[in-house]
Amino acid sequence: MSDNFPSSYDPDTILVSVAWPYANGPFHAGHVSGVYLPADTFARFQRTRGRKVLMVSGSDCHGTPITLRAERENRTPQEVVNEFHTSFLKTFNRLGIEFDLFTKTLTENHYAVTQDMFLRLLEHGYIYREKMIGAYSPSLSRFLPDRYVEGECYNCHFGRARGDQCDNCGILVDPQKLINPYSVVDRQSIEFRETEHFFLDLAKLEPFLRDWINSYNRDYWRNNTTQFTLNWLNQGLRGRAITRDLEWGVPIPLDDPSFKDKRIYVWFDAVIGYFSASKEWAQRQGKPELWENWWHSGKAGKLPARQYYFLGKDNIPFHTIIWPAMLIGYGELNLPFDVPASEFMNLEGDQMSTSRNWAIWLPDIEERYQPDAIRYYMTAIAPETRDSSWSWKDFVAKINNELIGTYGNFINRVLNPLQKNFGGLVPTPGELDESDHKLLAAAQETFARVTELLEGVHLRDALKEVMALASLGNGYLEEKSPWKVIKQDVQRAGTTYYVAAQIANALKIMSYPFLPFSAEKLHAMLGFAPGNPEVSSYSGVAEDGVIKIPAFADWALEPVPAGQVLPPPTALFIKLEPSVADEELALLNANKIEK
RNA sequence: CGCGGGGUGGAGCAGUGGCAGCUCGUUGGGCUCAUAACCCAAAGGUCGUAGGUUCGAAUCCUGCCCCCGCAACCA
Repeated sequence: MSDNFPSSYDPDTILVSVAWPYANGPFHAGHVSGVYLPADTFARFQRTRGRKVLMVSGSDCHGTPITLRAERENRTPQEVVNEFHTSFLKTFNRLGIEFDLFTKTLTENHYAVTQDMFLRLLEHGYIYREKMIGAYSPSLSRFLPDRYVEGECYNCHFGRARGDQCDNCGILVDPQKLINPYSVVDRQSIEFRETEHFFLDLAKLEPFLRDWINSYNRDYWRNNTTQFTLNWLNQGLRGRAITRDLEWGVPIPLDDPSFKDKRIYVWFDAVIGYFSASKEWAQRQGKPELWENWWHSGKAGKLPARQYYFLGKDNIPFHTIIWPAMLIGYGELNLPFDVPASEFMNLEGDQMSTSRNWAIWLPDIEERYQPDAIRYYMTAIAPETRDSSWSWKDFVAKINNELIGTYGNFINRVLNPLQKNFGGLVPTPGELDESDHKLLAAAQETFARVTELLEGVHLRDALKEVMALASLGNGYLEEKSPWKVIKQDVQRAGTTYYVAAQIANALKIMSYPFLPFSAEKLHAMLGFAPGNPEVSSYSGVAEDGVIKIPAFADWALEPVPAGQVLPPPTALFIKLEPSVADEELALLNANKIEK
């Protein structure tokens, strides 16, 4: 089987970059299902394959929403950031989402790397200065983003038109034309003042971007990612402001008094996070130059690493246009290999909404349900190619019918009889018949397909394949009926269970990226030793920074040998009461805020 | 006429020119090793809508309607 990627990339070195969550609220199901979980699943698969994987992300700590929330709650921005950073780590820890480093944009290292990027782009002529008009609040003594400005619409005279769009007549608002504009923060009037900013010269970088995009076939990109990117390019690129009038953010590294009260704009420093986090990870490893393995563009005869960026669809242009442009402008850096962007997840058919409190919040569910149950459902309905919808009824059905009924049940149907009737030993098989061979061949074929699907980041489809094999296993047991056969022919029944045990082991290996907790448990129940934990990875999850990734198996269908001693099995998953769906739905509706 | 994605049985989805498929749910039957799980079978869709191209359209073309995202200070 061939791996599906251009041969100009190093197949063994992989950077898993995960979009930086804005630290102004906890995760909801859409964040995890669309971004963090797929990244972890993909990284686990690649690590098990023996690839050199570096998976990094961190809390995005800057931006106006954070400062405003802090002011509203009479706290410092750092306190707000710390609260949600801790919340993120807890969710990752609970769901088994394992980064090599999950840091913050508030580190000294990140500031230094961001400023270096700024200076280098300036030096290379890709950053320019320009004057613009901004909304200024005299009462707050600061400039405000358009979304914090409201006023009377000059088109329909609706009283509360927002600074970007009028909700009444729908026109795109020019905030300067609003009648009696005021700040939504304190309802005081605002005025418009001139201010000077730095801009990233995307127009100048556009030809290089085009060369990069056209340099090889991108059929393996998701359709939406490609469409977005080409569309942006075809419309032509314009400069984009990378500084703003704020005190909360990375300072501008210039000795210029007029930029003393300005900071790097949040989007610019956020995308740099992938780069700065890689450097921080390397420093923590005690090998500060190690980041180059994932970021060099192919110097010294080495191929560049494959860089994957996991994010939501709203974020695509930042990662296929702006970030590559910055990397090109900086020079000698590796560019994204793939940008598997997810669509959005709805809830019970309606769009999730923070302001209406219509969302599945991870802190609410991560303790109530098994992590693998949450992981299973989130992958099964992952918004990979289109928007999807979380439904509690569907959640209960998928856990009970698919995860338990099909997968967990197959494992029990194999391990319980082995314990009861074969003394807890894997039986020595007799001669295999046609259906035995057929099932073993099916496992091989499934393994090949799952490998290819995972390599292409088609996680939902890969999981489906795994479940289909469990279903085949159930059909096989039905056909063989070893519980009947054993009364006449113990050897023949033993052969059936031997074959079924091989399937159970195949399911264990293939389910590991998706269901790491139960895979690890199944590994032990099939009589294997735990294996050496991998301790080379760093994560902010534990205080000392070290996380242990179970390295129980290679990505290969290894046999369960005859005679292997099996410990008494226990259930992998907890079945859910059907009433759970109604209770959760009632809870959601009770906490919903009507607008 | 700003740009892009989507509209397929009750639910979630696959299917880009050749008898409309999958998973779940529903109904009937079977099995009883297994967390009342599992196996087999059936019912259920005029593929958003109106028109066009074609021997043949879910698939290609045109118009319209609806949902979602983006629209360069809102990731």
